[in-house]
Amino acid sequence: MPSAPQTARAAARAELTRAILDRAGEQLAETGPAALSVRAVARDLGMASSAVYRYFPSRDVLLTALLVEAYDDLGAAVEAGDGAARPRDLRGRWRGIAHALRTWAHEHPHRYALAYGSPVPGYAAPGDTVQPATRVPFALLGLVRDAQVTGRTPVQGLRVPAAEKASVARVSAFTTPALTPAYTVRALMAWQTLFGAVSLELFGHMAEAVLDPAAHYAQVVDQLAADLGLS
Amino acid sequence: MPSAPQTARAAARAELTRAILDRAGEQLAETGPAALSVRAVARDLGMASSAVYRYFPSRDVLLTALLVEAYDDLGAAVEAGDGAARPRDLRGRWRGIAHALRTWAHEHPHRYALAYGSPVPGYAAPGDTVQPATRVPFALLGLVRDAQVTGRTPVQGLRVPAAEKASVARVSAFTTPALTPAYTVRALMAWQTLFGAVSLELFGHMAEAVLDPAAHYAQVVDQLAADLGLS
DNA sequence: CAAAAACAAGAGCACTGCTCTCGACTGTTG
DNA sequence: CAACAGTCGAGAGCAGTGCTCTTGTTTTTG
Repeated sequence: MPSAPQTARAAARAELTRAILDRAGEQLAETGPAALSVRAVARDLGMASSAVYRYFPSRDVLLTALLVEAYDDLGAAVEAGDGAARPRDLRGRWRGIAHALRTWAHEHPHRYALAYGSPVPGYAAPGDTVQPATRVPFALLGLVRDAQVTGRTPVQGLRVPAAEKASVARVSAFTTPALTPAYTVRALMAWQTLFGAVSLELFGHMAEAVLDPAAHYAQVVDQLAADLGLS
Repeated sequence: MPSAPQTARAAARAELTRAILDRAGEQLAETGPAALSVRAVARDLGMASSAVYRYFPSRDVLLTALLVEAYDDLGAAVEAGDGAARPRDLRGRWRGIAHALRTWAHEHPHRYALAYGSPVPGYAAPGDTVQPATRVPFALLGLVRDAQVTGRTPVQGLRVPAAEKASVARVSAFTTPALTPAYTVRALMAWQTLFGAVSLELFGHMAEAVLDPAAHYAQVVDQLAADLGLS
């Protein structure tokens, strides 16, 4: 167990680490990932830029820390959306998940872009980002699993060839009991559609097409619920 | 009509403009949009960086030119994929469109990211990018229109409320004859799913989940064809 | 042929990520 | 208690960026 002075020192370090993260997060929210500047963060905190490098060895590491926080924050929001409906109300839970995703994306567009937009050049997401990134898909898969165990089936399931079954086997095995191939494919498609709808809208590709994005998203969400057999 | 010297001068200018675009395109393919450097392009072309600014007034304008080229190139690829199948073979055309999209994205990941990834910080796509960006959705809508005129219907069409009909009316009216609300929503969903599937895979969000991305994409494409009533 | 416009080059400004060195301070240990 | 090792903050500095301004040259135009 560390002695008291050491703890005080560690606490001060944690405090400053937190302050750097907070200020970097604000800057991220204001101007986006690529414009995040270590020097600007240092300026705002009244310290030399070189001092920041004692806490984050590079800009990419700082960005990664923000990325992990974003994944966790979004994951928590989606899980809350899932939990807002009664467990048996599958469509309600689905709507909760889907609309939590879109709402969070609109509230934190730059963090969403950081997490799901094009990867920053030359930046490869390190391993510690994988786990927090799985929270959203996990919530979705848990819901589909519940639909499956209550005996529902997705509409017009296409025959899933053996090769594809094997390809998505890891996803199927994420839940207990495992998902059927048909449900696994439908769940992946639903996730792709949600992500596509949110991203296209957020990145401005739907502005010319859809007048009321929220209403359209609701329609898509409900149609996906029907396709998943949740209604 | 311009005189001969003027034409020669204009031709030289067009040539150099083209050379800058080509070199910038290579750099884009190598290191991605955010790493594109006007100075590096100038170096490679053996000219001063300030000279490049006579041809492109800012880095963003240069990036926009590359963006327009990317949209056009992808649009042409998708239209070729559409035209590869017999006009009456709706599912073949659908597969051609969908796989042309994914193939192009994998051949030009950075250009795809430039077009459909998170917008570069502080960069708003100007109006001249809108028209070329519409080629892909147009190809898709044309196909759905053909499906509609041959009397097919999407599976399990959800009731489309009047508000949503109005919201997507602009999309419906893109084709002649106009799309029904049910088909319009299904077409938008198909586009969102395709885009989501390609982006998630390309940006590395599926690596942990799907072993054979090409096979999975093919499965998704065929399921979407079924949902659209193309089979 | 002279005026005007277009052009390429260079210097320079303000900014970035990052490294290195320096002195000051803290906590541990002999 | 004193010496030592480790941490910390600050500053200078390097190499790079987008972009502007000036200077001199070339080309086109009236």
